[in-house]
Amino acid sequence: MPKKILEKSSKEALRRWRKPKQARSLARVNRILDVAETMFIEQGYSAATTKAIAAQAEVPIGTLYQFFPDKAAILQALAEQYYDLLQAQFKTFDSDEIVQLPLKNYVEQIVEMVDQFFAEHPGQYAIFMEVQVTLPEVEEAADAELIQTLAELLRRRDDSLQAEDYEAIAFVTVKAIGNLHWLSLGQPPQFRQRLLEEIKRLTFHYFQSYFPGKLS
Amino acid sequence: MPKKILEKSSKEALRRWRKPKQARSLARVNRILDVAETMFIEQGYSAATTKAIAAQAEVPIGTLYQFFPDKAAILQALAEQYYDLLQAQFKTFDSDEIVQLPLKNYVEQIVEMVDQFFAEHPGQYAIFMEVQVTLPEVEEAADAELIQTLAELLRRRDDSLQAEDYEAIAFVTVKAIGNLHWLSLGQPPQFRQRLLEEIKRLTFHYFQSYFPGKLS
Amino acid sequence: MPKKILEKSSKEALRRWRKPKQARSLARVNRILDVAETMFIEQGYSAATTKAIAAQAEVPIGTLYQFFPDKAAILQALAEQYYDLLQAQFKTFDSDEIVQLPLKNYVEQIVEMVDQFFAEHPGQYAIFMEVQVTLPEVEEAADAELIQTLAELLRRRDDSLQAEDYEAIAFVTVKAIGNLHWLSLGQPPQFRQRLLEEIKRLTFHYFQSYFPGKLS
Amino acid sequence: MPKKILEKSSKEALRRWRKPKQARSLARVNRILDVAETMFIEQGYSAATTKAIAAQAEVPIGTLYQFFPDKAAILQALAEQYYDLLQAQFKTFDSDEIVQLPLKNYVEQIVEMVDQFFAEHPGQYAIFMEVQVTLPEVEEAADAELIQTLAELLRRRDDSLQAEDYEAIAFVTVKAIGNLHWLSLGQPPQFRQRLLEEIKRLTFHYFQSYFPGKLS
DNA sequence: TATGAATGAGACTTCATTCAT
DNA sequence: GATGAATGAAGTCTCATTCAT
Repeated sequence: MPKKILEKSSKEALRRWRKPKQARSLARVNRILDVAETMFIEQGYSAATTKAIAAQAEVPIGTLYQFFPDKAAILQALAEQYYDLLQAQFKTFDSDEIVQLPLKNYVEQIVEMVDQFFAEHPGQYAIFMEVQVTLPEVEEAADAELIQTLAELLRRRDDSLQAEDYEAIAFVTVKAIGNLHWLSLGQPPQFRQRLLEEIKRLTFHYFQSYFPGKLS
Repeated sequence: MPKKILEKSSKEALRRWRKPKQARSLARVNRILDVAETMFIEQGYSAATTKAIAAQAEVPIGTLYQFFPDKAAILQALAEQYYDLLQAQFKTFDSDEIVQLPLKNYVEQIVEMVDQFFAEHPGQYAIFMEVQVTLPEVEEAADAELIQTLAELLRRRDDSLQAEDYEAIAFVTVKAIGNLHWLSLGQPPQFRQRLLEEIKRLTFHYFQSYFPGKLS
Repeated sequence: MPKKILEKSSKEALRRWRKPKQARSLARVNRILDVAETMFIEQGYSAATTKAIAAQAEVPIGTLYQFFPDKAAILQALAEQYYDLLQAQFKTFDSDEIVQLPLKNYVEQIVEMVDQFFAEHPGQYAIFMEVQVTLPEVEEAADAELIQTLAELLRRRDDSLQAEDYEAIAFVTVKAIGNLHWLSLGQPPQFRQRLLEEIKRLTFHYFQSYFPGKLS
Repeated sequence: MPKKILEKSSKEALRRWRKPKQARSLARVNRILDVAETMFIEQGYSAATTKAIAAQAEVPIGTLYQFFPDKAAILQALAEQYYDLLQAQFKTFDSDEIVQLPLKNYVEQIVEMVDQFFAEHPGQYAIFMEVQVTLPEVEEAADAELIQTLAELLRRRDDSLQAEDYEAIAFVTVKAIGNLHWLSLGQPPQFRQRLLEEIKRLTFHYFQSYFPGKLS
């Protein structure tokens, strides 16, 4: 399927940082990313300086710039990491067992998986937000991949629709539901729980309108 | 209702810029806002300098700082303008005529109203995005107002639910559906149209799950 | 004569620095230029840093950048100053008295004037050299002006030649003879004196070949 | 003649790069020089980085530094190559046949030889200019050699003058006439041709003033 | 009240050169 | 000898904001 390959390469074509192979360098790059993540979250992207990141990571500034051509590339690397992780999570739904679940359970599982992902990576919100403003093309490419994957999953459940339908459904689900998940992170626990239920409800009824046969 | 007043004042308490009364000053402030809007959209918030905004608006930089305490206040003023406009649009749905429409039509009308609003104010996406990152508390306050208004509207259609239900529904609708609207702006016309249909579908089935009595 | 006007404006169009009107600012700009001149001569253009120039001139770096958009603009301002001075010197030859001198004396006077100019502004060599490498278009425009002026002077002595002849002669004189003058600056005094005589000889015989009537 | 030997060794004493003997290394050094030449001309000396030169020449940066102790040494090697070539051209004039030509033809031949040399090595202007600023001692040594050679040639035509006269004449000729040749390169073809005639005229009348016996 | 010149900390980034492998 | 990752001082320039006039 050329499309999928295309999407993938489009995302990879955007990559602007070098992942080193030697152990020592890899550790350094990881240290830079860890420090940058913390700083971006705590003080915001523009308040975090490359100098401070390098200092905190105990890496000479020149070394930082050997792996990342500019500050934005650090943000990008961070975003890519997360997107890859989320993408991997979605891929785990590609099993017969899950595909055969009743729609209601299916939706619940997906929503809870995403929720857990966000819960495990707090502060990612800040990073995604910043990426949206600073590197919209990176977000675009990553979302496109996620949308493709979800479209594929839905088709596996029920392939009675047109290709474009799957894409539209997946687009709406990834974008709107994703947005709600992010937002839920900033809410007080009780409302956050309620929001989770709403997300499930929203998604379930939306899916059900397309796949009426599968009862909840 | 103390709550409403509180919300309102919370938003007003955040206002950090002065709306002048003299005609000349008012014209200057408007010129600043117009120029700033264009620049924020075209070059991004941080690339637009206060000096450049003042110069283009043909206003001395010192004067700019007499109305806006800092750069963020300009962004804030812009965001408030838009939120007030959107809020006013929502208020127009507070008529018996509209409240009595079948749910399907009701949803269609709301969605189309919002769509038209975004279509008429392109580039606002960039501003809302930036506000979310730079002035989250402003966005929070403004959204809270919008959510209150929508919750009120829904209660007028059917007041069988709990107060907290209305709030949750309105929250989800404003946030997720708002997000989809923004995103639709950047899409090619055909997909944009399809997206509009999806928004209607998503919203309708979500509302219907709460208000089953009202048939489409 | 449109050409002259064109040349002039072409040079002015290149000006990239602001000459302030207030006394205090003017003094600051002059201090910057003085310091920069010394540093460019003593350590070379690229070794002289804007930070050091500002510090030595006791001016905040930001102030320096308010008058000069970048480092090259300082070099340019310095070069323009010198070119204007040299140009003014040439203009002093535009008198009946001088025009009527025998060719030999005429050449002597011009060569000595230029020599004196260079002697009074040592270190300018370094600046002209650097301009030639860094801002060739500035040197071009300035030389063009000088060439025009000299062509005019020669025509006043004897207008029997074609316009293009005057231009060619003036070009050769300004460029080659100018070059020799610069070079003479770096020579030991005795050889420098000899060189001066050679410049006169070279120029005289060259001019004489075009204006044979005027005896030496 | 000890003087000549001294000059020669002074130039060689300045040489700071190693010409390898092995074929592979020689090829690499040549590739470095070719690439550096192009880059120096196209982007200027300081904009061309050693890393970029090495990369383009497909030579590891460490290897580059094995042949050239620093960046300036590459510029120097390039300049030396050219100077050697030009020097060799001058040496071809050391034949009885040429020495016996009438002065006018003699000058014409020299000027045309130099012109051809510059025409065949465009972009050398940029390199000579840069050498003058960055490595004045190298230029000095090379020019001294050229001047010696020309002085020698002139003495062979007519040895009635003092040693110091030959030196002065050769100095003027090499420097001023050389400068005009460089400048002619950047001119439009027609004016360039005219300039060539002017160079001949300038040189011829200058020489003639010293050697009146030899008729044109 | 209106102005805009002045400020200066600090941002990002570069690059010649070294030296451990 | 060959390699190229690592270094870090130092460079140029920006810009929100102030405050004397």
